Amino acid sequence: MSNTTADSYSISELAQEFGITTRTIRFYEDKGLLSPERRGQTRIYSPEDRVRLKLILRGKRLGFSLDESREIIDMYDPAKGNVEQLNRLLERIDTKRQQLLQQQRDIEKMLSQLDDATARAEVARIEALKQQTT
Amino acid sequence: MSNTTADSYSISELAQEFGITTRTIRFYEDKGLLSPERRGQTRIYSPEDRVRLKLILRGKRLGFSLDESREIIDMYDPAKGNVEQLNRLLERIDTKRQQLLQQQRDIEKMLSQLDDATARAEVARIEALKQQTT
DNA sequence: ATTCACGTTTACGTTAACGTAAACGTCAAC
DNA sequence: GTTGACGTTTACGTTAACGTAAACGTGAAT
Repeated sequence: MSNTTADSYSISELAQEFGITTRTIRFYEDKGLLSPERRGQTRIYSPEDRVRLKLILRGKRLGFSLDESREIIDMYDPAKGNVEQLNRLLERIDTKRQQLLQQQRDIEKMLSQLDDATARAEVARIEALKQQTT
Repeated sequence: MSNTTADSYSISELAQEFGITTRTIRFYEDKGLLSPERRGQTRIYSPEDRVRLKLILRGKRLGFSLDESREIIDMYDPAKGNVEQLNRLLERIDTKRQQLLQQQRDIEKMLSQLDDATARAEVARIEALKQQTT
């Protein structure tokens, strides 16, 4: 199972790779975000499962809920298409895009705010160094 | 209180402006993120309070916890400075910066993923249009 | 045969971030 | 003087996202 060109993974392999617990992975399955195959009782994860997990964790880093991540993941596969559904899908994709663009703006502002904070702290540090009794 | 160049705000003014409830604003105060003045029982919010609230909500959009937002806000004012503290502050600022840069990368990937999804959905939509019985 | 390492299910516990409701004060308006 | 609109405090409820623990199965190794 510790194959280099592995095309399947155990639950603990994935847990270790992504720095999460097996409990978390099973929880995601409960919530319908993953559905690995079974060999007997044991779960076997495909590369696709791994990708889905990766997307979930990326969503987490962006503050998305599991439902939101599920939505985003499902957007990628418009298999079952009637026109109305696809129109709604395109709508939802665009909504997510707007949200991400908003986040980009927020990050820009925070980063320049942190630059300000750095400058201030450095100035204060110089002052503190001058005052040192040592 | 509905002054154009207002330098103070009521709780409901802020709630409406930012699309949150007064309950939420009081909650932030409980958590030590805001400390408005009082006129008798009533809370009065300064422009600085308003900015702090803005920063909190920006943090929320980025998936930050209230504690994280508080930290970021506090970083901006290195009033009390001994050298050691300021060094640690600079460390923490840098950590946050790394986190934000990671988020930028995550957003980039998600955006291009959404572009893919859009393309796929549009293709599927064309197919569905061809098949229409109408 | 038993000891591990790893897996399983089931279930109760926990934390954050509010929602919701009750019960009350206050001040301008009718 | 009572009715709103707006404010307050206090407190219990709720949801998401897991943590933690118990109790057990299973296959390879000693």
